[in-house]
Amino acid sequence: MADRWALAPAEDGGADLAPLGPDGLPAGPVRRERDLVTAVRDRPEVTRWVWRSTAEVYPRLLDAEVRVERCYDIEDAETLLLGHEGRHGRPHSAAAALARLRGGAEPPDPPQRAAEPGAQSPLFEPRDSVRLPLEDLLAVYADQQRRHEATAHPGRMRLLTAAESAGMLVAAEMNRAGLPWSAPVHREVLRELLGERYAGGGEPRRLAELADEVSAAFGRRVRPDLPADVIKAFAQAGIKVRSTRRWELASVDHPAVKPLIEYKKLYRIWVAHGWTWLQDWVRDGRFRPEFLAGGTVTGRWVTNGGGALQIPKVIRRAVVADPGWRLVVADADQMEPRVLAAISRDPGLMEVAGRETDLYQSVSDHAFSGDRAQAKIAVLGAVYGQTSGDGLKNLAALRRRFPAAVAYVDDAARAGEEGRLVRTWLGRTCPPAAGAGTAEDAAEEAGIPQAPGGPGGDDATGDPDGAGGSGGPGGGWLPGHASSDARARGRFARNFVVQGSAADWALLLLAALRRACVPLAAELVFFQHDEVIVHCPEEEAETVVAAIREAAELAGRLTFGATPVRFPFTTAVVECYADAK
DNA sequence: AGTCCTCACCGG
DNA sequence: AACTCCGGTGAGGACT
Repeated sequence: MADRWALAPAEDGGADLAPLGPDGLPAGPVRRERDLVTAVRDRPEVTRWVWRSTAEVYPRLLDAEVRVERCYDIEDAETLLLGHEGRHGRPHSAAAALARLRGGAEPPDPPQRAAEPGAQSPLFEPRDSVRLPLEDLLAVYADQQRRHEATAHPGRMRLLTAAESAGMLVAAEMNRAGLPWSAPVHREVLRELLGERYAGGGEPRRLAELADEVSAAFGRRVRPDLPADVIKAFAQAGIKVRSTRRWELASVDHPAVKPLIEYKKLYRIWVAHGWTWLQDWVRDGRFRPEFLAGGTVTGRWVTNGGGALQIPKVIRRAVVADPGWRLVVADADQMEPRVLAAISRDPGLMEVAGRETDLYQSVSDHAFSGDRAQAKIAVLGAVYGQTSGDGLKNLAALRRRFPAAVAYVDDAARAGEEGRLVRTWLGRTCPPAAGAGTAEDAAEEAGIPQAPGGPGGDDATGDPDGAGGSGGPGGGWLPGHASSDARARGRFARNFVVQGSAADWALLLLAALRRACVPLAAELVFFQHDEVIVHCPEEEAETVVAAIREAAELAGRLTFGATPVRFPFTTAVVECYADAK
């Protein structure tokens, strides 16, 4: 029996609770319990907990090693529902939702605090300002159930809010687990790459040497970490460079280029993943970043602190399983074109995405006479909105062979340019102003009135008729053409439908994999867009590999319904992350 | 002293 | 082959 309860923490560590009926309405009186953790632990039959904020409740439960099967995060659902309704900018707190429901003044959302190294339970809001009595939460929840029904695809929207709530449970559990990290191996890697450190926190030996080589090549002292200095030095040598980006420097013929590029690569590792990082972010053999489910408008996760989604390849040697344990590293194969096949229902693309073999190779066999690299560039160019180069040239071939797929992203781009709402497969909605400049700039350009910061105005629906306010300094607006901002929004929207729908699917994958791990000692420790790492005892590794494959197929069916598209993974069972692929 | 911006890199 | 989509990070520097 599906058993749903609502829960609201009280100030004294207790909680108010109420059972919910199948309709989501209270099926019994509200009861007060003295201890929140005990109240949850003593109700293992509850399959879904409805609460205001996972970040508020779940860390306390995890502290006591109490896990829950599912939850429904009211404030997260509010964000998704507001977006679907075209009201992105409105405050998403339960208190604000209640105010909209009852006609009061909407309190603005509290600012989010940045993560700090070593913080065990980050992202706490000032509680007294955001908490609501359980009765009020139940009113908001009931209203949200009605609003799900009013969406374009209620079943998908219910799936989306459920999946995103599941993602928040996964994120909280991953934050608790941490990524196994060997500080000695990390130090060894740094020593190999950078040489020894000098006292006082200055550049390590290797960087100092490279900086000297750069200066010697220019015949004067040059600071390689200052782009302006480098550009000036090249100018004095008679070479004009517009920037000091690596790809631009790579084509310059000058003896300073080689040490400069090497310097930039190592400098990056030093400042972003060097000794300071190690000291700040690794404790007791674990790197503990803070994963935030749904941190971007596309639904991709972000991490707060430690740059967990940008771990350089060379540093992955420091990710080492515990003794007797393994890392199962799983990477979705060609996720974006497979998702495009599923959402566009292009017959040709579905056919090639219905095989588990290399999709880019299949596409090239169909449309590019066997040149896989060309096929990949063309597909990614179509998804990213490439405006020049080979991708554009090959787009024509792609369009001939997969017309519905290309039309799908073209339609999204047009909608984005025109300021219309664009949605992922499950209903996550792209803000009409996303993709260029600030939200205010873009909304102003599109003639969309901004929701006031405080209480008041009730009408923030898009009304993109006039081009009011285009005289701003942002510029680029040309009569009769889409402005460069509008084109940027078009590219954003084009990418959004694919990347966002992929994020929809990935959430359901995580939820399914999490459930599969419940009877195991295995724990999810890392997730990055299309890649997941499970840390498990060696003897569980093959079970986990199979669970990932099953979860991927289940997620495909749940997200996209009946579809021939397959979602294969490349998996590796390793002791060290760097040994995967 | 604190805030905001740019640059350039990392990952997908 | 070219630099198109996303976001996080830190340093430097301009500004209040």
